[in-house]
Amino acid sequence: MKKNPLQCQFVVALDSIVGKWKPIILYHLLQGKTLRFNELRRLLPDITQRMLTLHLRELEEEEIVKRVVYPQIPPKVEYSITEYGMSLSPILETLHQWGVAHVERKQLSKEKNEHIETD
Amino acid sequence: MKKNPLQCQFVVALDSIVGKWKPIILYHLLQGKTLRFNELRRLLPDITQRMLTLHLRELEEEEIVKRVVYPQIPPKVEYSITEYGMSLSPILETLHQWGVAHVERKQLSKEKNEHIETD
DNA sequence: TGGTATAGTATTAAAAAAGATACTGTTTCG
DNA sequence: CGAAACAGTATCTTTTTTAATACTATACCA
Repeated sequence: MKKNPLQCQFVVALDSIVGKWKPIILYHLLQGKTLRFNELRRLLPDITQRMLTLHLRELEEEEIVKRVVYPQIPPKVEYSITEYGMSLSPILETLHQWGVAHVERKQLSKEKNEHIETD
Repeated sequence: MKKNPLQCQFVVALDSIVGKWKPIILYHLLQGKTLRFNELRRLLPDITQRMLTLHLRELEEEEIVKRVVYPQIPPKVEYSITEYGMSLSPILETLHQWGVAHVERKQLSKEKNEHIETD
């Protein structure tokens, strides 16, 4: 990728939290609890195992998520947010709030239109 | 898309500002100036006309960007941030800051490694 | 008269991301 | 003994996104 120095900062930030599933994965881990692989799967019922693995590995790579493997059978692997990963908390929070407001806004303008149409 | 109600808020927010080029487009428009199509192109030297058009149309659709066409030849079309679009400013700002810090962090740990290796 | 600027569209190709499905080995539970 | 739980891999297909390229019409300028 050729990099526009300006774009770069955004891209770096977004690369870390984008991907269809990363925001919700992070949402859950940012609650502070340690979660096992299948616990996360249950929280994200529509994700495939493959996608969950891929996204978790990327988050681990960036030191946003910590992965701890217990050498036992059946296997046990725990995922948790790192201290560094916590620094994403304000972004996710702001994003979440904006999303809520945006949905409300759309809802409102939809209702307004329906009202006019049926007037 | 099946929607997890939780994921939904994030997705809505991210849909509005993600896409390879949207953050920088918004960065420029958030400076407050009105920009013509080709002015934006010059600010984003690597974007194709098609991508610029597509992303601007999406931003227009969400009422984040305003598009004004002057019926004259050669054509003149002006783009500017809407007041609603301004509500994205804190997100972009937080994101930008995080990106800067993330790059610095990576740089630091890289330097540390190099130091150890050559010790 | 030919070149440049304007703001795009159309078409095709390539690359990236996501999804579907089947499979692994071991243990514990019924 | 058979089935389920664990945490994944491997392979293939589909979908989505981005890129490359050529093309449009008109006006202005030299």
